[in-house]
Amino acid sequence: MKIKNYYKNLPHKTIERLSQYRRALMICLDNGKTHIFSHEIANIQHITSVQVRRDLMLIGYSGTLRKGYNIQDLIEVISHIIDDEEGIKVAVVGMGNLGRALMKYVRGKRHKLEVVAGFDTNEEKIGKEYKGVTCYSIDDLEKVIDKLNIKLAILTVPAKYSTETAEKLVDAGIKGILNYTPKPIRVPEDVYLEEYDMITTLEKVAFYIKMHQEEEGE
Amino acid sequence: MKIKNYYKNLPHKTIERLSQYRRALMICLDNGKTHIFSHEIANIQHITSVQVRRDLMLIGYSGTLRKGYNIQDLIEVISHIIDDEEGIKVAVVGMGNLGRALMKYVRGKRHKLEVVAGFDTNEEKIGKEYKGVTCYSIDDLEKVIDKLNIKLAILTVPAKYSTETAEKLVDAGIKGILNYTPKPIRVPEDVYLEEYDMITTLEKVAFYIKMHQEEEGE
DNA sequence: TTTTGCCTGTTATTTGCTTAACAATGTGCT
DNA sequence: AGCACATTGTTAAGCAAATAACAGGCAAAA
Ligand SMILES: NC(=O)c1ccc[n+]([C@@H]2O[C@H](COP(=O)([O-])OP(=O)(O)OC[C@H]3O[C@@H](n4cnc5c(N)ncnc54)[C@H](O)[C@@H]3O)[C@@H](O)[C@H]2O)c1
Ligand SMILES: NC(=O)c1ccc[n+]([C@@H]2O[C@H](COP(=O)([O-])OP(=O)(O)OC[C@H]3O[C@@H](n4cnc5c(N)ncnc54)[C@H](O)[C@@H]3O)[C@@H](O)[C@H]2O)c1
Repeated sequence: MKIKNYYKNLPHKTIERLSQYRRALMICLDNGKTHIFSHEIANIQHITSVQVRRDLMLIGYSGTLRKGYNIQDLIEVISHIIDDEEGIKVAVVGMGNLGRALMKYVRGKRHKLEVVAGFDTNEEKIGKEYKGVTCYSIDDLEKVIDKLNIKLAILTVPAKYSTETAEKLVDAGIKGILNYTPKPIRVPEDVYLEEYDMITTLEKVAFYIKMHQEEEGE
Repeated sequence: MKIKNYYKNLPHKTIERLSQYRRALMICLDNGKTHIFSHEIANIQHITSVQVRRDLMLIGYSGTLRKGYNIQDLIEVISHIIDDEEGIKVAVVGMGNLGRALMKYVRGKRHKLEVVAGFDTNEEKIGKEYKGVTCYSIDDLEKVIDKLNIKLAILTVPAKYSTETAEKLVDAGIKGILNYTPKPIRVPEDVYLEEYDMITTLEKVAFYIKMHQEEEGE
């Protein structure tokens, strides 16, 4: 198959935007719209129409001249690219404040991304349900991941346990990790890793506020 | 002053890494270390030593040959660059699940970034304290922001209120917004905006899991 | 029918950042 | 003392992504 090789070369940023386009498109569809211009999508996302067209070119989707893109079709094309047919099962590892907020948030949001388990070490949480999802003991990680066919883990344990928990996840056969702890983790090549550090982002915003202040006070 | 012009040209990514270096360095300092090599910092952050040295070159900090960088000094230099001397006051706008988790998390983490207020529309939340921080009515936004000298807002309201709330924040004189809602917002040039969309990130991880699966099943 | 203008799709250029290459230098070892 | 080499600091090359430039074509207006 060459199609998948082709998608493989899509820029990471394009993948991100496709996800965003799709959500915007679904809202438009709900509002009864059937077609949309590149500059309309661009407006919603606050980017340029060139970028939208370029992204759509990369995935090989063509619109109609002077009519724009067929929303329904485009949603399907994007879904075919980014969604797994059978869906990807997700686990939240560390059912603390952030983990629970995320679980509640993700539940039912995207039907191809289903949160099917939580994990924790706290005895009081183990065995309980949260938003209809069972919280398992971290000791049963491998067993549960295997049984429920979980591929993706959202990591929200305290930072000092990041490394060891990541190792457990890898050993249990997880294929992708979204790490929300501020401690960077390391995974083998065949596991996809995405990290997000909130404090860094906050400090960055603060830096640019400061920068701008100093500029003004010149 | 040319120093600030100089910092202004630091790559965004370098700013992010400086924040991360500093946190790693503070842990090292606590452990009694006084000096550190570029490759040690690199190991902690899972990047290359070249990148670390390049970043430090950009901020004009010099280490000692065969001895590495003085941790205490480096922390101070980084702090001088990224911290505002007087500190930046932060508000959490939308005291829901995410907002409360964030408030609890950020409180006391960085003493130059202080969360001093929450805002909500829910009558039951208004006037209450959470982790020692008062939740105000969104109607008092301008008044409170002015009085408490709040510069940075973390936006965690429901997506459908993103746009109008962002406008209120701008009107109230906020200087930087960290938008955690999935709906992009627009701000004037003099307000710094950083957006993070969780669902996009999740879908991206899922995409690369799928990609890798298909590659294997070739 | 011709022309104007709008919108798509592609190729070229520029920009920002990372990685590689290497020059410089002082420390410890012999 | 002199040599080997670990480590820093700088310059150059390479990459990925964004932006700009423009070619193409149809629909509606004239
Ligand atoms: N709360 C936030 O808004 C926020 C924001 C950004 C990042 N983070 C990061 O997310 C992580 C969690 O934050 P939180 O505020 O939810 O903390 P929390 O203390 O509320 O939650 C941590 C949870 O992990 C569980 N846990 C502890 N050790 C574990 C282990 N070895 N295996 C599995 N579970 C374990 C705890 O029982 C608890 O339920 C931290 O690393 C934090 O730095 C939090
Ligand atoms: N929960 C998560 O883990 C998560 C993750 C990523 C993004 N988000 C986004 O963050 C936002 C909040 O998510 P949540 O789960 O905390 O939702 P939530 O419903 O728990 O919280 C929303 C809060 O905002 C308040 N609110 C409503 N309208 C308001 C207004 N006009 N001004 C001020 N406050 C108002 C509500 O009273 C409520 O307290 C949403 O946009 C969501 O998409 C949430």
